[in-house]
Amino acid sequence: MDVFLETVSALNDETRIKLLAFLDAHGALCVCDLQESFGMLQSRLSRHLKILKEGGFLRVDRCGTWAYYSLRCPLDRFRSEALTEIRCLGIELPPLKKLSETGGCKL
Amino acid sequence: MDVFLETVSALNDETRIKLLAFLDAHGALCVCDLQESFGMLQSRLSRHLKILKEGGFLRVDRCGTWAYYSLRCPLDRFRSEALTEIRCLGIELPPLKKLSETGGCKL
DNA sequence: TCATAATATCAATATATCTTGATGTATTAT
DNA sequence: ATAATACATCAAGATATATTGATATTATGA
Repeated sequence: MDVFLETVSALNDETRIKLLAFLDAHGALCVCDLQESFGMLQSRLSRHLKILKEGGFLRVDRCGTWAYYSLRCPLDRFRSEALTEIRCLGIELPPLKKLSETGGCKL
Repeated sequence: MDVFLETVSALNDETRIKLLAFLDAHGALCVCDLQESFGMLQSRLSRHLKILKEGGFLRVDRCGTWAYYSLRCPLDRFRSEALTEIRCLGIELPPLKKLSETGGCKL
């Protein structure tokens, strides 16, 4: 029950839905890229990413000071179906601004 | 986006998950049956049932003063997958106490 | 009509979640 | 070592959601 609720509540926020859609569209990104792209405080993004990770949606690859977040793969049926729904929403996403491109970590 | 969030937030509560599991197990029930079975205030159940209905999970059949709530059928893929998850949780549910059996409405 | 029953809604409070700004930690560059 | 960068965490205030108790609405039955 708790695991399911954790998964569901991870979906229960507009910012997190947009983050999922964004990472689905652009692959692995680090927090500073998301910060640039979304124009949100880093602490805010960090918190939401943590919730999405604990909800089973994201993985993190650390490389030095960088933390690259991406969709966990494969997603189980429920999470995968959630992602399908999100894709169908046609959410307007901000343009990608990749800070880490210049001098960032080579995964 | 809003529709999806409404669906997700309908799932984002332990009481509502139990209600879904209970109605899945027992079919159409009226509020007073649920009240007896769950031992919760009627206003509380009524509110949760409304949220589940607005979230696209339940239908209501009115018959006189009775309101029979049951799972909407068919459920779309996401909601259906959510229900599958809930079934797999093996939630402990209260025993069914059917008040409406004696003198209740004949659907 | 009047009383009762089933359900829905509302206002107030309690509880949980989100956002912000500040601080902490670890890593890299000088 | 020192400074700067990337990220995580925390405390406080803001916002949203849940619960309760009271009241409203509608239908049935005497």
